[in-house]
Amino acid sequence: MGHACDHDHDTAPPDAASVQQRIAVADARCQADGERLTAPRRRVLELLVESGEPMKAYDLIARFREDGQAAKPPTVYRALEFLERRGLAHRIASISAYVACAEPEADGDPVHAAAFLICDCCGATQEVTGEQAVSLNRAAAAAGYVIDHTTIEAHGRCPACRA
Amino acid sequence: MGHACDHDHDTAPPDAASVQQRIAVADARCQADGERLTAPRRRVLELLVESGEPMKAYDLIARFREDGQAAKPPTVYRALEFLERRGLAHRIASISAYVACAEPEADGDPVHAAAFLICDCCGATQEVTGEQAVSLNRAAAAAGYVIDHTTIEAHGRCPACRA
DNA sequence: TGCCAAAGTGTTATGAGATAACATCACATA
DNA sequence: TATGTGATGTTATCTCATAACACTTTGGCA
Ligand SMILES: [Zn+2]
Ligand SMILES: [Zn+2]
Ligand SMILES: [Zn+2]
Ligand SMILES: [Zn+2]
Repeated sequence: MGHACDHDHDTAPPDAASVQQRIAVADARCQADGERLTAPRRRVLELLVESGEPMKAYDLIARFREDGQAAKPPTVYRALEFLERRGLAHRIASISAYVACAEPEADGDPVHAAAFLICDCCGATQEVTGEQAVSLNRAAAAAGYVIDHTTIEAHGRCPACRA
Repeated sequence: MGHACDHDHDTAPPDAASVQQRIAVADARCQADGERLTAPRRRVLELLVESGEPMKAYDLIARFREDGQAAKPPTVYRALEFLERRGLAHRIASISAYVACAEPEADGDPVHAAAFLICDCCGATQEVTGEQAVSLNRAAAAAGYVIDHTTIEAHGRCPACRA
């Protein structure tokens, strides 16, 4: 995503080979679970992995157009929903963006709780998971981030709706 | 906010007196900090406190209309931005809603990290703060919530942008 | 093989959430 | 009372997301 600032941001996007490697792993995992990584789903995942940072839904749509494989909003949103359901991508609600999961191979429930360190200046975003997500401040400090504001949103069922 | 389910939800909204009490405290705090709790800001805070649950921005706008004091989106969004800046309300990005802070009197930085337990069935939302926000799962269990999915979004500055 | 149900996609249209830009107003202070 | 700052009103528009329905693909099964 865009940079609001002017200093250096040398983020090396992953090379094509490792992108395809990640796609292959995702594909294998889907097949193993009886799911299909169809063309639009694969393409969205590719774009997310290639970018290496959060992308807006409509930026993804624009990329499809550039590829000559035009896609309308529902196509991309459905692909994103699928990827999120499979634990291959995350929605970052506070910035209305989507990002490839940094640790899709984590075992157990594929849909893990995820925490993100988001730079409000340049948009650099880093996923932290597992134990780190719990002690977020420590993780932030270790990553060199200075945290201004954290949003924690736990979704589930209240006592009345548990039944 | 709306209920998607049909079972009982006996949430008692706060009585008018305690609402006004909260407004008075907020007003005092603003004045002490050299800020002004102007009419639209006060009205939005009143509506949020009265409701006791998260509200959508356009529901707030509709309420203004019902009052005869029509307000357009920018007015309400600006009021919300102010209230959030002052630690009097929170934005819950994952459901695009806004809620009065449950603990605006917490000392120290008025803009505290906040965690929310959100029922995806009935919308019941409960704020947990401080130590509880850290050990969210424990807090959720104590509140009787079963958590499906948690979003943690820490915003700040990355190492490159810290300067 | 041919049929069927289920899952996925394409397309159109529209709803919901949020902000840009600029004019005007209120208020503190000098 | 002049002046500058912050807040509000207003119009228009932008971004984000989904409903609804037709069509297609896929894989199981007679
Ligand atoms: Zn992840
Ligand atoms: Zn940065
Ligand atoms: Zn709060
Ligand atoms: Zn509930």
